[in-house]
Amino acid sequence: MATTLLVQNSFFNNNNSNNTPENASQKHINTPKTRNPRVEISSGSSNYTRLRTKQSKSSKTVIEPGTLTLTRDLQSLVDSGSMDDAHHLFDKINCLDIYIWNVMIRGFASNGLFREAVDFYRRMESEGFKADNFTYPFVIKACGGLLWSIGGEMVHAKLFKCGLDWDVYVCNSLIVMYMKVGCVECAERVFDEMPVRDLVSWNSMINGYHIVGDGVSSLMCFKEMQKHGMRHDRFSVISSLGASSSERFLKSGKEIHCQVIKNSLEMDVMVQTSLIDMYSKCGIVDYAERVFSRIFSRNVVTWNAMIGGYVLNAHFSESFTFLKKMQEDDKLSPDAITMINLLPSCAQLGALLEGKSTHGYGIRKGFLPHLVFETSLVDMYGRCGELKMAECIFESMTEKNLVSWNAMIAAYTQNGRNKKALKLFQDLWSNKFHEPLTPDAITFASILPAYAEMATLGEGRQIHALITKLGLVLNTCISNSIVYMYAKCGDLHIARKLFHGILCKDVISWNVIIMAYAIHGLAKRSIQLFNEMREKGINPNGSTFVSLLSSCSICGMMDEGWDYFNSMRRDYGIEPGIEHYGCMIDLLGRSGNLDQAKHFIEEMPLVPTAKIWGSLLTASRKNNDIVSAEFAARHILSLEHDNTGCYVLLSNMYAEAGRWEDVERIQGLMEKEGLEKTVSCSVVENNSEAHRFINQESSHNKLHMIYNVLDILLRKIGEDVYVHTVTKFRPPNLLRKRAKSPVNHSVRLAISFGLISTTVGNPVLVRNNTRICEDCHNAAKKISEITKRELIVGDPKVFHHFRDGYCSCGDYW
DNA sequence: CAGGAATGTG
Repeated sequence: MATTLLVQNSFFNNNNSNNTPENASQKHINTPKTRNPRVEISSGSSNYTRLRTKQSKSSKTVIEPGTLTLTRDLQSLVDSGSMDDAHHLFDKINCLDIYIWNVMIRGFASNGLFREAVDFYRRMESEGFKADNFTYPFVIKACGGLLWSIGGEMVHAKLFKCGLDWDVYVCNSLIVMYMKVGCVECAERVFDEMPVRDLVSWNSMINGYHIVGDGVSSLMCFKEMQKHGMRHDRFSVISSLGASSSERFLKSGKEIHCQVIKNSLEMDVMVQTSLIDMYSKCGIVDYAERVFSRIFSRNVVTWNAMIGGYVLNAHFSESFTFLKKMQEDDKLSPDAITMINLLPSCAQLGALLEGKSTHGYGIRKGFLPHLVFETSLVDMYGRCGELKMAECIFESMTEKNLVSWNAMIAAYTQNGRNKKALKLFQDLWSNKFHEPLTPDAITFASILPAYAEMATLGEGRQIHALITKLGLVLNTCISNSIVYMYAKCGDLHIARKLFHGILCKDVISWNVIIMAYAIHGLAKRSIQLFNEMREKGINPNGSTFVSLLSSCSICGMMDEGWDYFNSMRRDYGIEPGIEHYGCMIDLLGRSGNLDQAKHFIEEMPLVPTAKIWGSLLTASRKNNDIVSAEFAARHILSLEHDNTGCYVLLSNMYAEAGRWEDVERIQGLMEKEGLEKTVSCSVVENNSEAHRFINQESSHNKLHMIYNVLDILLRKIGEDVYVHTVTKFRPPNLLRKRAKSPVNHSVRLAISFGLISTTVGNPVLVRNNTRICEDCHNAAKKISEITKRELIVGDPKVFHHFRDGYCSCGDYW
C-alpha cells in the first residue's frame, strides 16, 4: 500500500519550484494594492496589507526600553506573526502602557492564539491597566474564536459599565462573536440597539446570518441595507453570494451578479470566486465556466471553486482535466482543498487509483493530518470498497467530527458490514472516547440500512422514536430509510402507513415502497404502485426498475419481468445496470432454465460480478444441478475467495447428494481460508425483548417448554420419524452432522417460542440471518396449517408469509 | 506617537 501511495502520479506535477501556494497567494495579495489603494482602505483587506507594510528589521537587542523604537519593533514582530519573539520582547519592557498591551492582545487574536489573547487581557487587568475601546474588539474576537459564548457575554456586560457599549468597532466585534457562537438573537439585539451603524455592521450581519446557515435572512439583510441607503461593497457581495449558494437561490444570485457589474466589482477575484461557487451550487456550471474564463489572475481558490463546481455537478472527468490545466496553465500547485474537492470524483468514478494518488500526493505535500481531508479519504475508500483503508484512516485520525463518524458508518453499511456500523453508531453515542456528538440526518441515513438488515422490530421502533425526538422525521431521505427499515423488519403495515405520511415523496420513496412489497412477495401491489407513481408524474430511475424486477423475480412473474426489462431502455432511456441483469438471472433461474441463464450472463454487456454468479449458484441449487453450481462457484471464488456462503451452499449440495468426500474437501478449503460457517440465528420478539435462538439452542430459559412444544408440533405434522431417515446413511466421521439435523433448527425453535408467547390472531414474526432450509420451510407451512396462525419468517432476501399451509414465496426463494 | 471590526474554495 505504502508504495502505491508514494508513486508519483501524472495528475500532480510538483517539479516546478515557482508554483508553491505561497507564491500564488502573494501574487494575489499584490493585486488589490496596485489597483486602487484608496478604495482598498475603505473596504478593508487589512490582513494582507498589514503583512506587507513596514518591514523594519527588528533586532532583539534594543537598548532603550520604553521608547518608540521598541514599540515599533514589537508591532512588526506581531504583524509578521512571530508571537514568541513578541512575547520575549514584551517581557523585557519596563514601562508598559495600554497601547503595548493592546498590541500584544491584537497579535494573539489575529494569529489565532485566542486562549493567549484572553489570558493576556486578564493579566493586563490584574496588573491594574484598564481596557479601552481598542482592547475590546480583540478580546471579543478571541472569545468568538474560542466559541466561548460565556466569556463573550462577560465582556459584553463589562462594556456597559465602562460606557463603551455604543462604540461601532466594539459593537461590530460583538455581532461577529455572537454569530460565530450561534447566538443570532444576541447579535440582532446588538445590531438593533447600535446608535450608529456602518458598512461593517451590515456586512457582519449579512455574513453572520450566512454562517449560521440562515441564507434567507442574510439575503433579506442585504436588501434591507440598500433600503437604508447603505451602499454595498465586496464584503457584502461575497457574503450574500455565499447565502445564495447555500440556499441554491439562483435568482438572487443573478441579481447580485448584476449589482456586481453595476458597482464595478466584477474584476475582484474573490467576488469572481464567489460567483463561480454560486453558479455551481445552483447547478449552472456553464455560467460558472463563463465567469471563470474571464478571470485574469486566477489563484488556487478560484481553481478549487471551479473544480469543486464540476464535481458537484457530476462532471467528474472535467474536474481532473482542470486539475491538469491548473498546474500547466497557471503553474499552481493543488492544495489540500483541491484534493478534498477531487476525492468525490474518484469515488463516483470508482477510480481507486486516482483516489490513492490523491492520498499519496497529500502525504508527500504534508497536508495530513487534516480533518476534512481525512474524512474525504474515508468516504472515498469506503465508496471504492477499500474498507480496510477507510478504517485505517478513521482510526488514525487525531481529530474527528460528526462528518467523519458519518463517513465511517456509511463506509461500513455500504460494504455490508452492518455489525461494525452498529457498533460504531453506539460508540458515537457513548462519549467515552470523544466530545459528545448528536447524530444528524446524515448519521441516520447512513445507519438505517444497517438497522434494516440487522434490527428487530422493537429496535427499529426505538431508532424511529429517537429520530422523531430529534426532529428529523420530516426529512424525506430519512423517512424513506425508515419505511424500508420497517419493511425489512417485517412490518409492512407500518411501512405502508409511513409511506403515505411522507409529505414530499421523491422517486426514492416510491422505489422503497415498491421494494417493500417485493420482499414480502406481493408483486401485484408493487406493479400497482409503479403505475400509481407514473400517474403522479414521477419519472422512474434505475433503482425503480431494480425494485420492480426484484418483485417480478421474487414472485416468479416471468412475462412481466421481461416486459419491464425491455421497457426500461426503450421507454425510459435507462440502460440496464448490473443489478438489473442480476434480477433477470434470478428470474431465469426460477424458471429452471439454467442454460438460458448462463447464456444470458455470457451475452450481457457488463462484466459479471460475484453477485451475478451468486444468482446462478442459487438457481443451480434450487434446480439441483451440481455441475452448474460448481461452474458458478468457481467464478465466485475466483472473485471472492472468502465467500463463505458459496462454500456452504456447495457443501450442502454435496451432502444432499451423498458426496461426502466433496463435503470434506470443501470443509478443508474453508479451513484453509480461515472461514467459519455463519451461525444461523433466529430472532423472535416478546414484550419488546429479543429472543435469539441458534440451531440446537441450549441456553434459553424456557428451553424445556419450547422443545416440548416443538415435539408436539412435529408429531402433529408427522416429522418425528425424519431424524432417522436422514442420518442413517452418513459415514461415521460425519456423524456429528446428526446433531445438525433440521429438526432443531433455530427457525423452528423461534416459531415454537413465538407461538406460545404471542396472542392468538397476531402473526408470529421471526427474523433469520440465513436462508431458511427446505425442511424448515415445509415444516413451517404445515405448522401454519395446524395451528391456524400466520407465521412470518424473514431471511436476508425475502419474507415468507406462511398461512393455511402455503407460503407467499410459492416455494421458491 | 501610534492601534481596532467584516470576505471566496472543504
